[in-house]
Amino acid sequence: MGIKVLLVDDHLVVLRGLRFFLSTQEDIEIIGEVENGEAAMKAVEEQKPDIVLMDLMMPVMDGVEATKRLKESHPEVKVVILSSFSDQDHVIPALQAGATGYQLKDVEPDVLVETIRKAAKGEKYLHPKATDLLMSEMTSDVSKETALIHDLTKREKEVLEQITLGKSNKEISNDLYITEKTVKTHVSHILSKLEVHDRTQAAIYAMKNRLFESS
Amino acid sequence: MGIKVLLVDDHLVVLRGLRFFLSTQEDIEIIGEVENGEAAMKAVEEQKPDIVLMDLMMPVMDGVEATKRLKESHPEVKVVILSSFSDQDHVIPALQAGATGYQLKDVEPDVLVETIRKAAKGEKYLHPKATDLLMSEMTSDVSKETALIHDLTKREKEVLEQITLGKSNKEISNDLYITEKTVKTHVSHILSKLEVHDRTQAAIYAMKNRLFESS
DNA sequence: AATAATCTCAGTCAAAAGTCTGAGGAGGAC
DNA sequence: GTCCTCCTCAGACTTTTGACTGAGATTATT
Repeated sequence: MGIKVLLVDDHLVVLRGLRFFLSTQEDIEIIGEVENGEAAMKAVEEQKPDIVLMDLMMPVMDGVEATKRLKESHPEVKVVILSSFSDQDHVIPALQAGATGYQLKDVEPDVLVETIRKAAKGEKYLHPKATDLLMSEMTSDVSKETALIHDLTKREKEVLEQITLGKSNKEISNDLYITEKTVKTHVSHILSKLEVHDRTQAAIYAMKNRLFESS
Repeated sequence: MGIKVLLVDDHLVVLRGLRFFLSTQEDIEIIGEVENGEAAMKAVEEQKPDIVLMDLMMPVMDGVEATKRLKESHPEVKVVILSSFSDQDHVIPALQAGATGYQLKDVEPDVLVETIRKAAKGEKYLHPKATDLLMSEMTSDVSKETALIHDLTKREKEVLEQITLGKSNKEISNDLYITEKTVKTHVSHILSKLEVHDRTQAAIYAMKNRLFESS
């Protein structure tokens, strides 16, 4: 028994093309073709594919949303995203939605087949550009704009960390054994140095730059 | 001219093995072998390889540290990690250090060759297990405690997003064309539903769970 | 010894945030 | 129609936050 694949794409040519070269593979069996995410939900329910090969840009229900819902209702089904160059913005959301693979449409046929085979085994396989984005997402922001934080004194960093834990001034004063007045002074200095207007913005800044363990 | 590769590993057998099957490739040229990170630094300086194929566990200077320093002094040199470990304690630091590829030592020869060729072109290529870790690192916390957010209405989610942008109630009221009173009502409901006490905690919650693009 | 930075605290205020109660209108569900 | 949810807004009120000024104590620097 081969790997049961459901094709999801709103362009007929793409569907035809995929069917054409996927059906030459002995271990792959195309069990259906649908043209949007909503139809994909139904098809998965009825036909129980192993793999859903899905486009991102589609009418009615896009690939990210469809992936998200699919993984909720049928976590065992593996989703492989097959997208075009243009929507790189959707790589991260798609992966977060639970996609097992990510390839671009200019992919070599045998690479796509390989991606499907790996996905069927639960292995992740991404296009280098997708991996690239994933890695830069990981490593960016971390060492980036940490310039302003260097202005903070030791104590101010401690207070900022408390802020990122969601504590109020009173709570901070308790935990650091200082008065609330002093906390306020520190907070004011922090806001000024980080060039933000309130503690929420300070917390956001700290988290985006991953200044502490918690973020 | 082939791809110039420097081998870095403290085990002689590994070096011999790598040289053996990499030298059968016409487009790959082994220009040196060293046995620790420190020696690698010198060798890179002198021999200007395109690729450094590096072990992680080494005496004197380990692979992560060596990668970090290499990318600082010679960012154009691509580092491919060849490790026997696929756990996150090794993979994540190595990638953050700037590795372009990551493969396990049980890799098929032709996959390793492929990894080197892709790395030479600047493309990232990781072992599926490494990709897996990278993704789970990204998506952890994400799909987790998103239960509470489902209680939020459409409008409340919009307001929460504004909060994660660091806006005040007044700014939100301007941008959403509603009164500040209404914003306050929404905020109160948001805090109650998310079971937090103030907007800062709400922002932290939203960012940790990556509820919006910005986070 | 003198300067500068840091940490601490206080008082005063204004502004912002958040709670609570109440309520009208719009739209969907039954 | 009726029920229910959502979005909207208001008034009254308390709490929290943050700005600004001023100042004593400690510590490191020069």
